[in-house]
Amino acid sequence: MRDFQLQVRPGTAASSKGQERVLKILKSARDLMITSGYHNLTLRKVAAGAGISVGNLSYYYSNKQDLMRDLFDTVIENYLLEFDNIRQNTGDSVEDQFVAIVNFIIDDMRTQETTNFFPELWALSNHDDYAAERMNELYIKARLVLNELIAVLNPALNEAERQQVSLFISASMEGLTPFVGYQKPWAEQRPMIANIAATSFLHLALNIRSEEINQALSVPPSQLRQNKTVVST
Amino acid sequence: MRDFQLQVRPGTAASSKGQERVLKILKSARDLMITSGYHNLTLRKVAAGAGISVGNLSYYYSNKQDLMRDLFDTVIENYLLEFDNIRQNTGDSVEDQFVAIVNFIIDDMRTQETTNFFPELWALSNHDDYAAERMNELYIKARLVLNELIAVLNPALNEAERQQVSLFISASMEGLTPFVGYQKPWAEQRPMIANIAATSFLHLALNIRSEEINQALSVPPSQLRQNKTVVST
DNA sequence: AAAAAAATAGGTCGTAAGTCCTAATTTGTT
DNA sequence: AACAAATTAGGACTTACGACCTATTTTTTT
Repeated sequence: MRDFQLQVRPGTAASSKGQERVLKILKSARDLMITSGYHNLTLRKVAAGAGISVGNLSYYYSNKQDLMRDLFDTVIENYLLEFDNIRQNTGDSVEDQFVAIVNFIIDDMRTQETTNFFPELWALSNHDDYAAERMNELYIKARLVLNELIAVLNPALNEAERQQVSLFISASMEGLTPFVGYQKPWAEQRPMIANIAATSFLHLALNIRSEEINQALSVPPSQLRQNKTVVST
Repeated sequence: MRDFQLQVRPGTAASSKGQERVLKILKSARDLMITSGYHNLTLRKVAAGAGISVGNLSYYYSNKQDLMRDLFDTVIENYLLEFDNIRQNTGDSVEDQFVAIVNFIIDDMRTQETTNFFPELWALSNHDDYAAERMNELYIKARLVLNELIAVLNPALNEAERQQVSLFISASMEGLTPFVGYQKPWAEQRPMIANIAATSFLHLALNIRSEEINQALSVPPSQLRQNKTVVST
């Protein structure tokens, strides 16, 4: 399994030994989240995975919520570092940079941690405000780089429209995860899907017009819902 | 909260009273899944929500796995019924039908059950084979209708290419859920996002060429990953 | 009405969870 | 070496879980 760069939260552990422990704890928690899901993540399993006792674990994290929040912070921080790497290492033309980012994000879905961790985060964000906040932060920053590129590719759009296009592109890519990710039914088609995505998103970024964003194309959705059977709550 | 049409699995409950019970049990389980997430769903809470005792619950579902499987079957079956409704109620032209489906799916994200249930299913599918199978079935059927429309919109594509385009469009729409769904940060932008999606997907379906699917646009992803810091496992 | 089947509540059992406490050990500092 | 701070293991405590059992009540069938 590929690893990320775990960062010790300042103040948690004093000595270098303590910092190593925190690293092992976070790694154990992350692995459990990825391999078994949040509903199977217990402090006892985290401690066992880190090779320490439950009592010792509670010395570093006084309760489960603290541990989970640190885990979110750490994992998300790591992905933000990756995004910074992208911005500096992409090709010359703006189109190339745009395509490179799309390819990077979709290619990253081949890993088990991306495939498994983010759906846990999405589900958790529906019931945990802290997870929702950190997730929001993550994607805001992820969209920033798209936003800047779209500003160059399509100067006719205003800032709000740009952000909507960025949101659509970013969210669309995330949606591919449960389908072309690690050991998913369509995993082998990931390269072709990436090509479709790059082609489609680049055309969208270059050619979308304000009117197309602000005016419905046709057929209002309400027309579809006429004969649905709905039971009272 | 909007309700779906719950269907009693044959053989589970004999009498009509028993069928009503099963309905209440499934509704309680679904509500818990939506409001609190799978990690908070316990048989005791399900029983309490259904207004029965735990002992009585175990009369209908001898273990938790049985209940969860029936829940997946029921929820997914309900969504398949919705898709059947769409196919019959869309407008005249193929373009209109296509846009109507996109609008319907994105509009459906405004509901709490769609916003919250599906991320739970995505996360669960990474650790539960049964959930993965049923989820796969669901999306296969959801893509069928897209597939048929694309066949008309773009006759130059072969079947495999069509399916890849359908997969991309379907997965992209799903990805919008954690961002423009119920009480999400961008929920108010859902109509504009739906417009962008409809415009982008329709253009994709109409104009994508085989070469664009099978040949990378540019910049291989490996080029981006050169100076990443990776820690051993 | 009697018998059979279905449904129900209540309780028990073993296990596992998060949290907390304390004594012992290790590490770092003077 | 002596002392203080940091770290650690082990266990206890309460609560909750899924699973199971049994006696009782309700419903259906004969």
